[in-house]
Amino acid sequence: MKMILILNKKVMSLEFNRFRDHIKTLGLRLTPQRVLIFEVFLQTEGHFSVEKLFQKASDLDPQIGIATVYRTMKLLTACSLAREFIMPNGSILFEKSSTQEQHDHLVCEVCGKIIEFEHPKIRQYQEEVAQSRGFSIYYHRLTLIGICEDCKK
Amino acid sequence: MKMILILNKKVMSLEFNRFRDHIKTLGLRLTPQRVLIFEVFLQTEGHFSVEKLFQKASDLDPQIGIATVYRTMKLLTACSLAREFIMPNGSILFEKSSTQEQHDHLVCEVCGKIIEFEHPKIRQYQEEVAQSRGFSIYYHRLTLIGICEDCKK
DNA sequence: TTTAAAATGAGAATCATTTTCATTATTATA
DNA sequence: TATAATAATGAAAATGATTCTCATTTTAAA
Repeated sequence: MKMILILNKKVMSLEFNRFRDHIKTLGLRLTPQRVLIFEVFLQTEGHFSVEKLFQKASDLDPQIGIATVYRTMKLLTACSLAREFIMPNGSILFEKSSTQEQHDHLVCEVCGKIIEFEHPKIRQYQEEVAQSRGFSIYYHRLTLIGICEDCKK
Repeated sequence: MKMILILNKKVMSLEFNRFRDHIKTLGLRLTPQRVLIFEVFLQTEGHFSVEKLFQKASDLDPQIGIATVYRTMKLLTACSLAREFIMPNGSILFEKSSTQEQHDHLVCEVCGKIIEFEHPKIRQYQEEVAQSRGFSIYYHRLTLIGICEDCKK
């Protein structure tokens, strides 16, 4: 692993700063493996499994271990760069958590398509419900499972 | 297992009819084990694991196998008598799905308390979102994860 | 440098769930 | 009823995703 990678402009991003800061704050180390996995993560669109990231990372560094991918995804999740998404069948995917923008998911049970949506009113009512029960919400999970337009045909 | 049990008034319920009809519709058989697990399920309140049901069923029939509990919970879920609930940590609990009444959950991350709620407006907006994307919703999952009143103190 | 701490990869362990399979029970049929 | 066909069972093995262990290597600090 060449450390030159982390000097790459694309990588010296807000995301990278957040990742590095998180690691440093915990007194941990920014290793070539972590940087590699971070890059692969950042270059992956949509919703993806640890296995998928592991495959992509393996292409760049065949030495990498899947345990390190799991460990790094924990770090990325902890600093809110990644979000976990639980599929209806229970399998876990990750997605990039673009800074502030929160969103929920529509999942097609037939083709597996995942559509993101955002609805301020739903968010607002969730807060109301929580408050009325004395709860403070840390986060929420909302997934609508059904069938998409294409699969209806 | 005495078959007399299924003649018990408490058991000859709407729920039991639904369970039996579902099994018959699939061309399957109503066995003493299935009836026992059904009864244990019906007598269990709140949110519970397969392991918990297995323990209770084992008290009544030490011969029962946990695989049969899993298989029966699949049947109960398929005919909508049971609902799966995924805890924030990923573990799966079941709850009785009281006929029509749908609800969502507030989960306290500190003490594990689970509070059910229902909000028609949220339901309505979910439908709107789905329709606007051409989706038809089969079901949804909404969980608000946070901290409850007691644990805040 | 030398030392201490952290990270790694490989593989073992875990753990809930599913599958397999030989046996038993149930239902349908003659 | 007897018989055949089918389904269900329990035990144990298999599975598969994730976590843990640990010997070794890497990194940072003194």
